[in-house]
Amino acid sequence: MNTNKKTKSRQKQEMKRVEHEAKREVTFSKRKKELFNKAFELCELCSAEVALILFSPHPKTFTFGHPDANDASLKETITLRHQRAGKSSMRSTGSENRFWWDNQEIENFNELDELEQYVEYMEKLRKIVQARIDEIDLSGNLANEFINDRNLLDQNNFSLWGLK
Amino acid sequence: MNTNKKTKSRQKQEMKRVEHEAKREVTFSKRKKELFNKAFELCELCSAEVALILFSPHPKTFTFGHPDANDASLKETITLRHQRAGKSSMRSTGSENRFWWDNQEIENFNELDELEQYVEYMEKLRKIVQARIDEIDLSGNLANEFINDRNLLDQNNFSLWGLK
DNA sequence: ACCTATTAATAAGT
DNA sequence: TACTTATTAATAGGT
Repeated sequence: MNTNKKTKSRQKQEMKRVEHEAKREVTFSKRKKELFNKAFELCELCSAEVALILFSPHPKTFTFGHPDANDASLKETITLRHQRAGKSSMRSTGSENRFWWDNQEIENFNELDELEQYVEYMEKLRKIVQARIDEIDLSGNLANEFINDRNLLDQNNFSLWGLK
Repeated sequence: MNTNKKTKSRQKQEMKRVEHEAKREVTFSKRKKELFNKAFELCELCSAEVALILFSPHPKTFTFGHPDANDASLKETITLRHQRAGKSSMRSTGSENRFWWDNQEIENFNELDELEQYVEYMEKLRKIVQARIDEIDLSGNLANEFINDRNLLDQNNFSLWGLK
């Protein structure tokens, strides 16, 4: 008897590790794409900023995304990587290059450029947050918080706190 | 004429900033929840690891999530925060506390504990990646990569590269 | 916080 | 890897 159904279609899935390797990799690929897409949409709809760092054990992958916003120095680094490696991707949202998502996969972790880029970026983030902590510790009050935040942003040329 | 419809239901939405403030905050809240949920599912289904750092400018929020996995020191820190602040959330996946997601919102960025936790975590990540770069630089080859990775993991007591 | 009509995501098949 | 589709999942707007 022919059921007229072309595919078995989506099945409800138990929330546990997909043991079949090929299946798991397809799931990873599809869901990774949608996760980045969701993050992108959240940023666009709500003016939020998301940093998304993703590690997949098998096959080894390393992916990283962050809205570029108005950080000139970061933009420069990305452009450099783009020209050099020819693998990065720019994602434009209309007329501006406001967002950048890197979905590149690194085989065997010997893409030093990628790892160095990551280290550089994380160190940058860390310093900004640490500077913020020091500000609060030193001042002991939050009266001038907005002004301090603006100075911090100007110093770092980095819009992270949504105060730009 | 009565259409019998109880709600107007979901509308197709243009992918741009939601200007109405209350609406935008509802959207942010709903989508943030689902974004973390998607990240969680990706980790569960594919044994991946995701670090998700989210900044929302208005109202100012800072959220951060990472699968806890087997990192004892991180687990300890989280537990400490949990007891001290009484605001953090543990998310259990069945019988184990394998995952931790923090959806806490920080008003005015004066929650030093949170920021310090974040700095500490980022520094840890950064060091691991830097160590990996040094390994590759020094050895100049990848023949012993797996062994090197294992040593690196043991040294850092941290499962990031999915080799545990 | 809940409801539900509708859109969006996706597992399986090709 | 990319396309298709039946089905499940997410969600915008309302209550």
